[in-house]
Amino acid sequence: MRNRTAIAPRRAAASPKRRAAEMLAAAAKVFARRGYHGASTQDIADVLGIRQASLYYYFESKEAALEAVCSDGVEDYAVRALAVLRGPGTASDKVAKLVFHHLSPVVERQDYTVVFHRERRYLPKPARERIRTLERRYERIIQKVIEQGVASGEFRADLDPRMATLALLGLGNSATAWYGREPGATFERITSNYIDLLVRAFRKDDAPPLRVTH
Amino acid sequence: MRNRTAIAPRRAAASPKRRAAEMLAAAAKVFARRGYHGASTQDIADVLGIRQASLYYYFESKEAALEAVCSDGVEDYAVRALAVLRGPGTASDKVAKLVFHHLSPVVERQDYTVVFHRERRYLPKPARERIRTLERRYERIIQKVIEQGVASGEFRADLDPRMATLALLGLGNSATAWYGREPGATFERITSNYIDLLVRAFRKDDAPPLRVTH
DNA sequence: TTCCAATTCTATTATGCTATAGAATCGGAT
DNA sequence: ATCCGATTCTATAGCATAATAGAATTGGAA
Repeated sequence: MRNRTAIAPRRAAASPKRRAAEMLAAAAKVFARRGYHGASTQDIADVLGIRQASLYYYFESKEAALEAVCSDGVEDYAVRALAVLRGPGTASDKVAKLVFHHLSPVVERQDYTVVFHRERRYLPKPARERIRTLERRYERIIQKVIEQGVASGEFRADLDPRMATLALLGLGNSATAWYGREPGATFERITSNYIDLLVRAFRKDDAPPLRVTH
Repeated sequence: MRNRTAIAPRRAAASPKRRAAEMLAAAAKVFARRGYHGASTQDIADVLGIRQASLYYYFESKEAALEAVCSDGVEDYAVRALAVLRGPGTASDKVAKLVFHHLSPVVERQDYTVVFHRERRYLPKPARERIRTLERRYERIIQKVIEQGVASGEFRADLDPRMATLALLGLGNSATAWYGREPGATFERITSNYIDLLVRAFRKDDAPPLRVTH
């Protein structure tokens, strides 16, 4: 087909993707700071140093940009959680890993995760449901880890797996909210404390002393 | 002062306050559903069945309405927490009471608490700081309960009081977010599970079995 | 150089929103 | 019956915003 002129004569073939990612990062940043409705497309353009209308070359609409940011904010979670579920280790180890992987993105990808948490609800139904599907998958994997811990006798028999899942997520998400604002709250301190807290709460009363690797 | 004509010749002297409360409730409802920036004053007026401009008889601005809702959303927390701190009971009992009182408002006053949590950050600095003061007071009381538990030997000596406080708040706030959306999550189930979880995580390893009154 | 597609720009439309000004209404007290 | 203050209304100013149309520009390939 005559060279590849019709296929990809674009820029350096890497630039376009990087540029699109910059757009997304700018949108994430602005949405995180001002909220979806409080953010104007002008604000996003300002971050990039381009004109407001130029954004529409990359996004069909402001709403589409929000969905893109939110998708980026969740998509990797389920993948990594699944690796933990299927990987080696005790249930406590797995909980530790889950917490670690839940909090990790907060450091470099705070904008995306914050936007996902706070703003996804403003998406129109179809988009919201697409996001919700990814979310549910993630939750189910976490719950399975906990259920396995209960089944194996490592966790208390009376532990409510659904509540435990929500607790794990809730703790993680609250950390997302104040990470960077709470002085002295380093990633390590938060992570180790939350792991410790959850594992203590989940394990049997007569379990041997804690020794969780992470 | 001639009777009290100049002081309060208003309606039935109870109606005006009730009406103002209705305004606030309407604002809270709309802000909770659509977010501060996503909500229009028209939306609020629609809930009340009045004209958009009529709202300005009660609020100086949309922003003032937000501050009023947020204040209403926090103000009682510190008061009740202080009563718990000063009241009787073990540290575990007090944690249980704190969780209970933190979650209680979610049932009837969900709109206010949700708005407080999600939208307070859009307040202008002075107002945000007014709210933040109430908030800090509340946090400090909780932390004090935990510190007393550690000091008395009831809680682990290596429990990080600040992290424990944030965990308690984080758990509570996450419940706020999904209460009403998570099927089967009744107030009782959430409360008892969270209390159980936190107390297990806080207590000494060799402590006697749980028996928390609430 | 010339061309072409990718990218950004200018200009504009149409809409929605907060807030103000001042008129109308309502019900209780005189 | 009249008055008065509290409440709600009509009308509108003034601004910000999302999105579209089409022109200009850019840099690499032919």
